[in-house]
Amino acid sequence: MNHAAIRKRFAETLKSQSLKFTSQRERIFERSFLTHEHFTADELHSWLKEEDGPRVSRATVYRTLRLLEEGGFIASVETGRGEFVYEHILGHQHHDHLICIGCGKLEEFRNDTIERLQDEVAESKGFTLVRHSLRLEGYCRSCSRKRETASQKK
Amino acid sequence: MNHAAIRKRFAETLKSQSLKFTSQRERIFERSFLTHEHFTADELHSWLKEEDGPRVSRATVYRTLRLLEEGGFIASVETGRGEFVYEHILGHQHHDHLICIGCGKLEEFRNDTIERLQDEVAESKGFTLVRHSLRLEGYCRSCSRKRETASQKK
DNA sequence: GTACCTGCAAAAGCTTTGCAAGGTC
DNA sequence: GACCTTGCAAAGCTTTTGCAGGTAC
Repeated sequence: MNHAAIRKRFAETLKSQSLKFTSQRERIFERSFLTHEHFTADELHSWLKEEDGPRVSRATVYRTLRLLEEGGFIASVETGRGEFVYEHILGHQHHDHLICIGCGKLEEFRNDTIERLQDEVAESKGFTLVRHSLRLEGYCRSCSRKRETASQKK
Repeated sequence: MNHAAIRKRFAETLKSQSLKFTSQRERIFERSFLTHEHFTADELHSWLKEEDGPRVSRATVYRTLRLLEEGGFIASVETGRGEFVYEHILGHQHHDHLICIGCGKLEEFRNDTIERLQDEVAESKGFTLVRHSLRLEGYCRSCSRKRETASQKK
């Protein structure tokens, strides 16, 4: 799905719920799909603040991100530090995450065998799967190295 | 590993870091291993408050849970609402969860192939894996049935 | 004109921290 | 007795909410 189609779908989603297509919602929507990185609500808010356009409050950012998430346009992932990062998903293939406990870095991966096995597990338990989240947490290469150095110093 | 062995390991872990085996730490440790459910820091604090024993403040609960987590005695998982739940892990086999969105039912499962593939993925990305969490969310058999019935009524 | 929206600031909810008093080894 | 711990209360953070004025349709 290309951007125009996604945007159209966003407009339709709003309409179908009698919600309005405001300039704030437009800016938040566009900015979410502009970045290919994961971002926090606060980061998105800062970006909008720096860039030109109608003012958007932090509250509206939170409200709109929730809207976008409910509509299946973006997904949220917990970082493990009590905050959420978002990523747009519409028009993108599903993937899972590797999260670095040291620096918070997030890496994506996809493994079709794991995906298939998840479906099998769900089916064997009688579950109709709606979504899943697989988070692998550990230390990335550079944080692993730092930790080794640190423990040697002791 | 039985409880006595785990407890001994806790005492040793403290000693090795020049930390003290206080009655508060003992209560928090014991209570964590007494329950077989997931619990939040605040829940644990309430339990200790109701039960007999030396007073334990909320701050100490948080501080000790962190200690236990760092020592690999318990694990934390984010609930998805900005709070953490804990579970003891030492002496227990790792498992993953199927969660029913309809009724909240939680089922455990274990799939060795998925486990192995996760290790391979982490290694290929240079990550040193510490833990992982795989949550499969959907509708359990009886909730699936209810939903079908409901949609037919429309 | 009527809902729906927004910004603001305050509130909420969970977790952390500074500090003085108290306990452990 | 030295140093680690604790409880308390306050602070920190991210996210949510009440409200009065503003805006899309």
